[in-house]
Amino acid sequence: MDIPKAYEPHLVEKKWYKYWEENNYFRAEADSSKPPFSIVIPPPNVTGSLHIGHALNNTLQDILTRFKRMQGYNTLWLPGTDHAGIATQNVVEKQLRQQGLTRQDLGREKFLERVWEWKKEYGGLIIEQLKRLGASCDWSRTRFTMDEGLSKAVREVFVSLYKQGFIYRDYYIVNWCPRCHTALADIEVEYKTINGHLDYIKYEGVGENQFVVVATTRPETMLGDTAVAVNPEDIRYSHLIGKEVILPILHRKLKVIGDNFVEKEFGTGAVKVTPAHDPNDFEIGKRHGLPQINILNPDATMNENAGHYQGLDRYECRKKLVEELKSQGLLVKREDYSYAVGHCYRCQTIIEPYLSQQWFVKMKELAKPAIEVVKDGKLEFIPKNWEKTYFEWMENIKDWCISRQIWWGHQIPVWYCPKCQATVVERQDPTKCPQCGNDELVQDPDVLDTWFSSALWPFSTLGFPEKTKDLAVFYPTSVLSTGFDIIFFWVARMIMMGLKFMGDVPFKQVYIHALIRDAEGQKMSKSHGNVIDPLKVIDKYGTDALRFTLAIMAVQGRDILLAEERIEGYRHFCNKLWNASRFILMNLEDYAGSREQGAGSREQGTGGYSPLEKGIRRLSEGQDKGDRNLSLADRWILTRLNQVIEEVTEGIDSYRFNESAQILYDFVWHEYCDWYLELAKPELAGERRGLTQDLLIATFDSILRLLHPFMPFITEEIWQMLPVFEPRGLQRGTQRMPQLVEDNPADSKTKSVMVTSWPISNPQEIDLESIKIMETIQEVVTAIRTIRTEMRIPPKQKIPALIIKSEGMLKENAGYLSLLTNINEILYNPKATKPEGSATIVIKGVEFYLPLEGIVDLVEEERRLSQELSKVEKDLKLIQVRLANEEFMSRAPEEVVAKERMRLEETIAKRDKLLLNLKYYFH
RNA sequence: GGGCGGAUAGCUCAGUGGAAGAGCACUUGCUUUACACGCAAGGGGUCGCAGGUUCAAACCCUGCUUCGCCCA
Repeated sequence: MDIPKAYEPHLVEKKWYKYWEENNYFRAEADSSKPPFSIVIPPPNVTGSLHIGHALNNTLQDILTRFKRMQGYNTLWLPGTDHAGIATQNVVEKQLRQQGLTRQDLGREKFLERVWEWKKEYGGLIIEQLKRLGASCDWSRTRFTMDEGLSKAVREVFVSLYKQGFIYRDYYIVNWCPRCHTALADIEVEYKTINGHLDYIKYEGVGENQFVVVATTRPETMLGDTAVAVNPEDIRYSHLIGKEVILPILHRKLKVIGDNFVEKEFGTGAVKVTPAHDPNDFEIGKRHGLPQINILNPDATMNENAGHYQGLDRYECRKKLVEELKSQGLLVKREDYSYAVGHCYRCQTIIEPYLSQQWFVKMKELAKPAIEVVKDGKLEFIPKNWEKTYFEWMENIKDWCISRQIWWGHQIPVWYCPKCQATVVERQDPTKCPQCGNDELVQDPDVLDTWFSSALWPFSTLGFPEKTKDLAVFYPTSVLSTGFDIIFFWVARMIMMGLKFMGDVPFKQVYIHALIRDAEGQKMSKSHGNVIDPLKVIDKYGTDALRFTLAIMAVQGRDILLAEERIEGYRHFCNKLWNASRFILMNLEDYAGSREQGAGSREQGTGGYSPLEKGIRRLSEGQDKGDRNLSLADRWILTRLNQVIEEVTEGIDSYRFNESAQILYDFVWHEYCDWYLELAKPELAGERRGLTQDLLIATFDSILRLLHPFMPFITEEIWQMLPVFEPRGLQRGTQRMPQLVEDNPADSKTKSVMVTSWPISNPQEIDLESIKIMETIQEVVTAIRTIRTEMRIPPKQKIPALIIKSEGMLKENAGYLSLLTNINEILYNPKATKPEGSATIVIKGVEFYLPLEGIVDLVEEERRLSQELSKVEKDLKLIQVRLANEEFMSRAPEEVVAKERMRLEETIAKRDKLLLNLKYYFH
């Protein structure tokens, strides 16, 4: 048989992905008797390319999806992309700029055509990248937030919210990005501390020399000042309230007002009030009826209200203005000062608080039921501690600014009548004014925040506002998997919208996964140059190695610090698995149940099967358990496999992906390969060859199924090479979850591991005794190997004999000992005396002698035994102290006490035997 | 200022009250016909510090130190 010695992912990944797609294995059917399991993908930006965070989140979703699919659910993983208003517009504008054009040159309509062209050409990139990751999405249901259907959902929701009074338009201080030329929602602003200055500026008094000094970090905004405020309880200033001061440079008269908002401790205790350029001042201005003077253009240059500073950039103006103040002696002092400044989350430009007219959604009332469903447990966050963060935000929720002054997005469905000033909001585009009949209505030029359409994603993608079958079957979805950074942006809003428009939660569980950082704990970013590009990693190590790494590191409630070496480590695991299969396949050349003969028997969607049920011919032909002629190793590996099935299933069910992956890693490598395959070697050379082949296939088949959700490609590649069985006389899929079984005989010809059944544990195959015996064997073998190493006995050199001072310990399995330690003969003699020049092992109260006269170094042997003795004596002391403690004896649970007693006995026996051996030799 | 999380082997991390674990790195042997992306054997830890609860604490409680993140 010609199988390469190392697993080569690039040879297999594309092949199998194509195969799965062609066979429609990803597709979910709306009419199915199977219970549904559905996930909607967090839609990546259409401009995006796969980063490591996507890789993590989508790996986890795919694990869940493949797992549930194998368990027999009608599984839908719905994919799609987000139109990402600002980001996409930026990309296309950049493209235009290279041609020396601006979007204004093209005009709105032509520009939007360009964006659609761009989307057509490049928008599918991230979808293709998800395919390389192995994502088993139902691509036939791919959605885009600007699709006709989804746009209809947006329209329906907007109009409906408007008519119910949840949407209003108002002048408000918004976060303005002077580079993107648009308003941003509060949470779209990132605050960063910068080192700047605090300037103290003197405002001369009108008339009687009563000046005030105010402190500010943004001196240029003084050009828009319309008052000076002090705290009315501040005795330093209270007498000035109602008096007037003179604004420097512009020489405007400003009233001094009293307002509790002013902090006495900040600066001088007197503050300038700029209602058009600061949210707090805006509130103060409203309370006192102050005028609002806008001093900025949308690009953050100074406008005509800025006097002779008109036309300057905001920071240029700041510089010049400070100089002017200084020269006039009005700059009292300038302090270094660090403070938090908002930046645009899209382009990192410093945002400017800016007074403008915007659309808002009233949130308080929408938030209430969304808080309730989490409190009632109808919707669950995993891990649970995120619920606290969620409540914190939801209980202090502010109205949501949903209008954006860009072109790419859902244009706000509001029309104005220029004649009678009427506002028209309807589900259908209006043709004339319902009030005055004017047929030249103007649509609001703004578009909606991208998150507005994302908020509808779980139901808009399934057909809302139509009442589709998909919606009936797959809503609410089962789980949403996402990062904590978008709980507010997205998760909370989906919950509110889902409850409002579907009357039900959008998902029953929210799994919040970790954030990936680099090995030093730094956030990965292009500017730091510390990003791990998942596609490069896939090229280098294979998709499965990446997926397994991400899964095994996906611990709940902790960031992932990822170093490339980890991925390399798990590539080794892929290779280990590959070589295990290579070994098995190389030993199956004479195997009767070849793939061709057996291919018709693979079961599908039967809702679980257990390894032995998977027709092991010689085991299932009417023989009962006792007659099967299973070896200890066979019984042991079946026991362990059944335990592993249980644990892995439980792990995925509770989103402890790391545990499931770790259990599989340890089992496959350190039990299956290290011990079971080694023990199978002699069996394959002997009479039990056929039976052993059966067991190897049955157990390995289960291992492949268990690993499939984590490592879909390699498991498929190997599974396709593995022969299959005819399960005779067994009823399939009847033990567990019968409601999950869709027994369609026509479907029973399974051609891929991804549509086989998920293994179920069979308690009858669990034989704890076999584990105990195996453990003893492992202990003895390790001890003998240790002596070999310490005595420098070459591995090839046979040790003549092992004398066991016992009647029957491990007697039936003595063959294992000689095989694994290269010993000629195993002798049992309960009355044996220690032969001259031998090494001693004491395990479970039994002495083992290795006669090594002439080989064993007596000095070394004494050192070894003494060392072990001191360790045992130390242990013994601890146990004795514990057992002598009356409180321990009376208060500790019985099992614990019994366990200690057993340990005591064992330890004493061991100590005595070690002592005897030392005395015998070295007194 | 408020909230949350981390501190366990050289590194990256598991470990929810009863004898300190894994991977990588390190040391020493091995061309053992599945695998050197391997096999075998080893060395290495006052579980951040100080108290407390408990028969028993890496784990629960309090305070501190320190590093992150989020919000204002």
